[in-house]
Amino acid sequence: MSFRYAFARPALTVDCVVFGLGQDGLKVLLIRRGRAPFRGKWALPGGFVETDESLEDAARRELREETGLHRIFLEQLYTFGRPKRDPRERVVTVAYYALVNLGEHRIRASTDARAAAWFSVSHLPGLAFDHAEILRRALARLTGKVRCEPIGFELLPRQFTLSQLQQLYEKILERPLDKRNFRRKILGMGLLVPLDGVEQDVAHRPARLYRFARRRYANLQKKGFNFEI
Amino acid sequence: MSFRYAFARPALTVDCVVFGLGQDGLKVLLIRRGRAPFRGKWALPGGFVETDESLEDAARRELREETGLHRIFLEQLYTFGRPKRDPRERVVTVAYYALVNLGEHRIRASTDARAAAWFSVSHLPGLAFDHAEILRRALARLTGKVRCEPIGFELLPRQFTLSQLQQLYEKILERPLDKRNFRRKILGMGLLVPLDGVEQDVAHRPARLYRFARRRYANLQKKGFNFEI
DNA sequence: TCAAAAGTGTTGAGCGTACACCCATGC
DNA sequence: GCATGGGTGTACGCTCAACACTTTTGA
Repeated sequence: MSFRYAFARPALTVDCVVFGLGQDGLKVLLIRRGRAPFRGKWALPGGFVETDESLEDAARRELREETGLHRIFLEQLYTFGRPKRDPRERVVTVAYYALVNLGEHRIRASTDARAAAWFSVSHLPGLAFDHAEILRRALARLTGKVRCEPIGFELLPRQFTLSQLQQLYEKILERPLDKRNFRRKILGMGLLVPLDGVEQDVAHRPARLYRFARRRYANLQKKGFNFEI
Repeated sequence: MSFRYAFARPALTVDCVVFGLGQDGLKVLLIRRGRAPFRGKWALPGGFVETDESLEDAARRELREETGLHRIFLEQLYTFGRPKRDPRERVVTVAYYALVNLGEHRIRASTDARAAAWFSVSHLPGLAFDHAEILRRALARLTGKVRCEPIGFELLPRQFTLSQLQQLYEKILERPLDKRNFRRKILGMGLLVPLDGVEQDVAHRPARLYRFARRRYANLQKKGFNFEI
């Protein structure tokens, strides 16, 4: 290696695909751009990587600055570097995806008055840059990953009912699941801890609340256990 | 977004983890560094991304320049950007992994006389930079991916016997497989085409040759088929 | 008492796994 | 004829999928 390319470096950004789960299915958090190019268009939250921060730190910082979100599940997705993906000049972006629980995390529009809003993944507006492609890949990763890793819990409140969990999987996998089989399977893994409380303020029999046994999963995982829906 | 960071851009490189399958298990292609830092240490083949090439093009170009390999399976792995991963200055690297068939691809040492050599993944020398970490992640991806996608075929010659295929899986998964069950399962998928030829020059009954039905797999995949060993 | 969702078992089919012997070939 | 790997079938257990009714609560 040499540093002969020191003066032709691509710019480096991070972008985040933030998923949340609403009543009517999976949602994505977008930001309306305040400047050219693509001024007024919706885009993924993101921005430039600073010199002394890791890529993940950059993603978390941008998320916090632009949406107020912090302390959430975040994982690297893919790096996009097609030469003309930014019309101005060469920009390579490291994309991350994040999962949040809509109830427990409030979105705060960023300081410079750009709007932030949730969109159903099935009714998306036109997006800036190649963000539609990034989003497609994030969605594919999410639907692939929920089948074999218990990341779906990140989209639910800390305490949840089995029906909520089942609906989550039904929305992400886009197919109905059998209630009895689902409960048997998920409880059989021994990764849900039943709590004392039950649902409140519902006009029917209230359901038992559970939480995900995060640490127990970490231990099982080391021993080669694998989660499968 | 703004371009206020235009003068503090990290350098951007690509690195490739090239896997091959030898008699004694899985191997990785390494290059001995000719310059500081880490001069004389073994490292992954790679180098700087040029202004007008995509990331994958950069990876393929570097592989060709440094090892002579071309037209091989290559897929993006992960992007590594810890601030101090290069002792000189900030360098972010987009890692790729590649699969080659040792018999059909000869390695050619690069023009500037750096050595290139295959190492068993179980007996690796100390590596430059964070390349050991990159390699660990590539190995994890490979072992995870062969279970559910037919990428193992990339490590075999175009024509192969069922025993070769079974041995491949046994080496990658590091566990023995039952011959009859393996054959039943793999043939049952209908993705192997039996050829007319048989093995040559063996001191026992020669085995039938097969090839992987790449296009048939692509079609099945669209319909939601999934490959599982 | 009605509506609405919670909670609960059984059965059959298909799949994965375990297991042992004869076959074709080169030397 | 012997050594070497190639090639083949069956039986059992387990997991998955299909399926309907009773219970609890609030209104």
